[in-house]
Amino acid sequence: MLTFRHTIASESVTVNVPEDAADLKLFWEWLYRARERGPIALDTETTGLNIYSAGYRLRTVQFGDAHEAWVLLYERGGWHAQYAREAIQRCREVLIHNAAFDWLVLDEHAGIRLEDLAPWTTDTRILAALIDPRQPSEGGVGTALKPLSAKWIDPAAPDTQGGLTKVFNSLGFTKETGWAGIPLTHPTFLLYAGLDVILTARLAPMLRRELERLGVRDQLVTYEHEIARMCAVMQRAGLLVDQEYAAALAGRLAEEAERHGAVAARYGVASVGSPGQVAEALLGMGERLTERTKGGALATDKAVLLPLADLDRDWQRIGARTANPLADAVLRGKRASKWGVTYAERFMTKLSTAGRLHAAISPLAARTGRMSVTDGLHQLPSSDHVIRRAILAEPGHVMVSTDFQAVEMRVLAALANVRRMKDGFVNGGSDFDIHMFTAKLIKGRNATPRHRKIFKGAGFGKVYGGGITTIARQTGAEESEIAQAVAAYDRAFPEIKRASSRWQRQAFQNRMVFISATGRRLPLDRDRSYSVVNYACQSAARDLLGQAMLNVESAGLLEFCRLPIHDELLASVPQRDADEIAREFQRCMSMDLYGVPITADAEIGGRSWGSLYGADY
DNA sequence: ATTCTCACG
DNA sequence: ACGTACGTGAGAATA
Repeated sequence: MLTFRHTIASESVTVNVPEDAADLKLFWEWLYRARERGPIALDTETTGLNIYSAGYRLRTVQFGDAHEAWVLLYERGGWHAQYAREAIQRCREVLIHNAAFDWLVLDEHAGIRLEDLAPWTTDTRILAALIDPRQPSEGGVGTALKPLSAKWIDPAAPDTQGGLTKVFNSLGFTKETGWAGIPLTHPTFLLYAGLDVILTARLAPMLRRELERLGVRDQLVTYEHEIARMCAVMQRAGLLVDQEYAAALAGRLAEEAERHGAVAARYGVASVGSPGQVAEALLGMGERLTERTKGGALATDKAVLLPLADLDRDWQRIGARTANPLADAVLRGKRASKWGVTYAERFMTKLSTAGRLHAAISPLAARTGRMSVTDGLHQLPSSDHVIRRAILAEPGHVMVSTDFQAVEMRVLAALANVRRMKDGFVNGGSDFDIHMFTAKLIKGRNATPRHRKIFKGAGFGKVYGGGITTIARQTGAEESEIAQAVAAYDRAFPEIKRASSRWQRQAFQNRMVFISATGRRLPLDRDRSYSVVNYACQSAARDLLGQAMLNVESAGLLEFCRLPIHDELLASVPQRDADEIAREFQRCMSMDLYGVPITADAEIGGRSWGSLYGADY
């Protein structure tokens, strides 16, 4: 047995590493005693983050309580792996920090189905996110184990991740290669592996107590664990990539980027990605640049360059001036390189051995509770189908996308109890258009599509908390016109302003934390408390999607789900049943929120995701 | 590490 | 007193 000692919160803790059969028997005896006393903390160390890559290995499995950890050398196989697997199956309640990762590792590499482990899991990261969802950059502690341990357990709690990176470097590895390369029995590696479970075991009761003190409902905690499990199921399924197509696309975009880069070079811009170079060259050509970035530099973003290239927001020629060839080359070169590198190439390099992309779905990423997804899958261009064309439904399947209809406006109407808006949604029928409804309410029967656009801008302005200037910039209308529209909007829907004041007041009385409709804690920034309207709407919409996912699972459709996208569920469904399944998705995503109907629309595509955006396959 | 830019809902 | 567009992930350049 290898044994390490450490001090946490001035208590001595022990990390045991069984080496032979006798040691493993001691572990087994500990496990049976420990699981009588309470939940067992569980963790894994692996060769990296890309669970589905070739050569991926599960290195250790750790078990622990507040005082003792056992690190099982899973990589050695045989009895070590056998004991680890059996032990996990014997645990009833387990504590994991960021459970989705370990669920998926154990599911893929230890034969333990995540469906079997998830129901017994408490994820300390979920608990932490429900106490304070802010990332460190927003003034929160974040949800990483180290800062949480420092806050709740011991300010001197070891930085096991950061500490290991240093060890990796001293051994000639990088942060990335160290996990696979470090010798299995390296003392620091084993010590830190053990300390992680001890910290998790200590964190759980502290966070539970805090949730209770804050009055966060158990129901919300349970709900979040269900959502996390369903997101993990989707991550495990992954998305099928059309490799031949993606490779050709990456090549084509790289060539395009190079072509435009060569044009830019003729005007003295060596790299189109350098805002400084672009600004200098444009000034040298006699262009006037007036917009500034947040940092005070001259802005050369798309909004600035499009007019210089005589292009509108859809990249169509305006005919108002001679197009500046540099601005045109920079725009096209940057787009080609972003699309090529961030999307097409990433699809190729992130592939699993089975040719699938397993983007990590983080169910509680944003401070509003919104989910986020890695590998750019939430940000694929929607203006063009070429990128999404690379993502395929399963063989014999078609893509089905079901999205909520104007969900944030409906949520606003429901939460702020906006009378005329609610009436519209209730009586409007299936093809109800809230923005045209508003335009008609204010402009009368001769409201035009242009009016619709203005009031759509005003509506989003309300949901986002925008001002006249920003709404004008976004819609492209005159400020005076927007000012009138916003004033008319406020008269038509006076409840919104009142709700905003009420919600801000409630937050002020609760130490700047607004409690959402589902009991979620939404901390506000003191100097922008107006954003409470957006937070309330965004987080309620997120919880509607969560409820929709639960409905989808109850209907037996979770296996078809591939990706949640804020107000949309993307699915791969058997072609022959597509109509029926699409109707089911619509039903699962339709519900009532305080008397406002939340409705959904399913679209059946072809084999590729791009088919829902105009591609013919 | 931070800034800027760009992709999405 | 007044007014503020919200939330993300990712890559390249820059410091």
